[in-house]
Amino acid sequence: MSEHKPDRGGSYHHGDLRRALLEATVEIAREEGLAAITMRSVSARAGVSEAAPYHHFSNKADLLAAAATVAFGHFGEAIGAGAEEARSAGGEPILGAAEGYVRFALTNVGEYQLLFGRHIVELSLDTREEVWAASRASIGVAHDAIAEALELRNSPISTDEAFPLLRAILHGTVDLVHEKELGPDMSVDEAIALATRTVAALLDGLGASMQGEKES
Amino acid sequence: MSEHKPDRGGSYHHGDLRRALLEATVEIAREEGLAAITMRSVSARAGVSEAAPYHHFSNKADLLAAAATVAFGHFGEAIGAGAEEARSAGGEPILGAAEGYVRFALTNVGEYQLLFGRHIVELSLDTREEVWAASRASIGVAHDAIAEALELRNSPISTDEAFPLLRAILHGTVDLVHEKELGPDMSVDEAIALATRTVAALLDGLGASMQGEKES
DNA sequence: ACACCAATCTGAGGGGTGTTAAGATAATCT
DNA sequence: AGATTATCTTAACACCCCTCAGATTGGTGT
Repeated sequence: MSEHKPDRGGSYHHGDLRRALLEATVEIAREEGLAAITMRSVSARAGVSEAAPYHHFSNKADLLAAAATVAFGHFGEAIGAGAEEARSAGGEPILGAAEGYVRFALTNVGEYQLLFGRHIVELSLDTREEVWAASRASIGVAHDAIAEALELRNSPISTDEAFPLLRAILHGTVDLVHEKELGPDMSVDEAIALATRTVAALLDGLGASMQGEKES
Repeated sequence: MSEHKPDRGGSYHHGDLRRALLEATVEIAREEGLAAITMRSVSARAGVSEAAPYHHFSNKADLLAAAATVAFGHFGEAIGAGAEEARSAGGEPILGAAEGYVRFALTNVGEYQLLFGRHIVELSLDTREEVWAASRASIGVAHDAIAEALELRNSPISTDEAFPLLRAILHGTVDLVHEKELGPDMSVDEAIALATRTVAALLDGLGASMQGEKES
């Protein structure tokens, strides 16, 4: 448990408010969801007034973006851990990475929303670029796993080409489960099974049948 | 151009306000995006006060849900038209359906957000069931196309199993493009090419390699 | 034809949101 | 120490969803 106590000993200045605000934002996302993130709720958790954050972030979107770069760290760790776990268990790393991706997204719904929510698209260009870099860095841990999987299947396409395909599958599966579009009672394990099966089938398809029709 | 004029000739009662509100909601989604839909903007476009909608919808979520069922009609038509177009051009209907899906989602961003936005998940259960039925009906036009594609590839899995896989690919691709996660300048045609290639590869994978490992 | 009722719409307002402005306080620099 | 700068607070604005009492109208029964 971290100590996000409002009492900072009567000191008017906080000392490390920027970090405290980021932690508060990620915590609220994790505990209560993206919609519960309010300038008031974040400020209250950090123990300051609701106008204080504006001395560290220009607006709410900026705060969310900075919090997203933090959360991307957690996300990348989950993916990397999944890949490592699969490798040491004799399985395919890419499938472990997929499992890590889906498990993180379904057990930390609010944090995942913080990463890929609608708010990111409305950022100023340089801020967006910053988030984009964090995204690449976190998801990029699966890069080697993809390359390995493609090589195993003699696939003619490059890792960079396969990357968005796999991202689309995982993001799509997660989002549909979040929105309960695949039924109101799908479990985490079922979603993982669905996602890994889809990834495996796609990889097989990329290796087996695209031979020779690459130039179509 | 439809005539959404505020002047209703001095009549205190509107006469067909419910329909007018739904049309206004879908229009605003199309023209200005999901975020621009407020009770005030919708009411203003229909030419009534901002409290009037509450005599026809219990709250904003209810209004959005009803508008979504309308928009799902447009969506289903786009998918069906894509499938038919591909069939009459000698191509695979499922790939045409995928193209129709992606083209609709990328040219009518606001309307697509209205269909799959975060707000749908917070509906009351029966209302959600209603939207779900509209969703099934609209996307279901691709059912036969999927069955046909699976048969062509001697795939051992059923259409109902393949359905969520394909949905995940299309929804994921669209969402990543909307959020510019795949680069800030991806064109509609590039996105369509990406999606159809992924669908084709997955179908090949489902047919070619899942033979015999169905029971794993 | 008339009176009544129920449905519909308005205007005002309560509680919430993000954001800004002016002033109070503390840390830092010269 | 004195002045400057950074930080935080209080108050307020504009917009948001939603509710409620009252005004207006269409329909129904007699």
